[in-house]
Amino acid sequence: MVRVRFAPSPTGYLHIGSARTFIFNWLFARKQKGTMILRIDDTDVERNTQASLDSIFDGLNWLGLGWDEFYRQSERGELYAKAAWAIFDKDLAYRDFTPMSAGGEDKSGDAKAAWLCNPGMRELSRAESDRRANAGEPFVLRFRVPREPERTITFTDLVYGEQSKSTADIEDFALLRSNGGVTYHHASCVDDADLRISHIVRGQDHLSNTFKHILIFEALGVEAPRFAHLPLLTAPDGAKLSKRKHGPVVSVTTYRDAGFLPQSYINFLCLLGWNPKDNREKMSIDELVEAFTFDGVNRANAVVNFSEEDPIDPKALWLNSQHIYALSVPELAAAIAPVFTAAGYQFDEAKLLKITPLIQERIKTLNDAVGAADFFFVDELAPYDPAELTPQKGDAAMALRVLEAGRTALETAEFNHDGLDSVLRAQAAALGVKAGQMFQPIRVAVCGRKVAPPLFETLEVLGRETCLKRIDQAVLKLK
RNA sequence: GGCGCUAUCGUCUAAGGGUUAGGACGGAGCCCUCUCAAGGCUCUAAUAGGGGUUCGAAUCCCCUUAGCGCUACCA
Repeated sequence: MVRVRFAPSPTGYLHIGSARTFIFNWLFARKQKGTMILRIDDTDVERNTQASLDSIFDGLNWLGLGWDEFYRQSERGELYAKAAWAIFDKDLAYRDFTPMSAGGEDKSGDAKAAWLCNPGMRELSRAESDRRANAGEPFVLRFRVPREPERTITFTDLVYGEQSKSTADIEDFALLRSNGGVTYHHASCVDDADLRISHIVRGQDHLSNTFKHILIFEALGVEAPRFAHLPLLTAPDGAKLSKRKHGPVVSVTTYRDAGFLPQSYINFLCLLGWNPKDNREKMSIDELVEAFTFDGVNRANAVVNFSEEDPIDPKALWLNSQHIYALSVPELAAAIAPVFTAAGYQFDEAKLLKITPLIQERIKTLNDAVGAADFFFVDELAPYDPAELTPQKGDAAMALRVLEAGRTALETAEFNHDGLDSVLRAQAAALGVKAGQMFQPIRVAVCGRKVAPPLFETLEVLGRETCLKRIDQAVLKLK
């Protein structure tokens, strides 16, 4: 039975790299008909914030994938302490009474022995250790990494393949802190064991930590889960993404607020470091579940291609437009309705359903809908330059003739595609102008700009009355 | 510094001994066309460097370089 977990620590907003880790876990769980667990790793009481927890749920809820089980480490404290002392009782851990300030600084570098463990502490007799602890001396509980003889720890990562590291290169890491708190490594492993996690799918930043984790699982007397590490997401300069340095691009909610469809953002994140091997790009959630394997995961870090001018990766934008195009009209209408409402426009569903297909292939984000369709909603068009009314290779006089003839024609025309098409083309012929020269002044008159959806459908949705009124206003502008 | 991981177009990636090194985004151009899109076609651009192994390396091995990660009583 496959059981995977996503274990964020609430010390910041939901990072897009974390979101991707969640997604890969979820995809694997669904593909394997397994269980997806959300576990909040909040063992660092100093750095946890409620705002951060809220932001994680915010982001996860927007993605909309969900999870099957939920846990919080802060509620499972006894478990970790119990497990830690069990390890101590097996003599696989020892008390380190070194004061917190000492040792830490120049451990890096020269003296390797000093880096592996604090002098004297590893060898402390049990009796001496107990005596000092009973005397109230603070200590951290350290794992006794087996070193005489040294051992090579190995495992097969589902993404990175065979991995090995000598215990001579693993320092005696902490399990319990001097304040009684538990460390990440320990809590994480105890929980993974307790929750019977079958596969740990996480960022590659934990690849080297895995050797420590395997040691802990061993000490716990359980079989270690399988591991799959994911390449990291970086900024264009190769640096890891950070809010302070790169701003809102690192937060999932930024994409939600920019008008992304969650399924397209999920699709985009999946393509960063994974691919289905068959050149598919735009994929639905179901297709992703069906296609997902760890074999398709790449090993090199992936760059999120944003810049200061454009905080959105162009490929994400393109994918979003593809997903928007894949939506049915009612689906898209439902998605853009809140955008229009937020812009302060009044409308009914019937009207929205008529407008939606006109802008569907013209918007890359949901937010683009306002700019693409605003003229359908306003009573009065925003002021525009009358020069815009002048058609290609024509002049203001031609614009005037076209508008007046067009107005007359529209008074009696049938307001549907075919009716408008034939009537306006006939007018163009009668005036001796090209169809485009006929359409453009009318388009500008009714839309207030040159770039707009196809003319006949636009006129139809606007209705005869509005069209005639706006043409009259355009004629006035020209005179 | 030590240990580990990685290295194909600007970006995301395919090709896991034999290909004109493929696709996508972006950019450029053409077609289509009532504008804008969408769509179609074409072009642009890559195997970090050096050694091996082999009849033959993007692919396997070694070295160099570069980047990233870990090296906390953070996660």
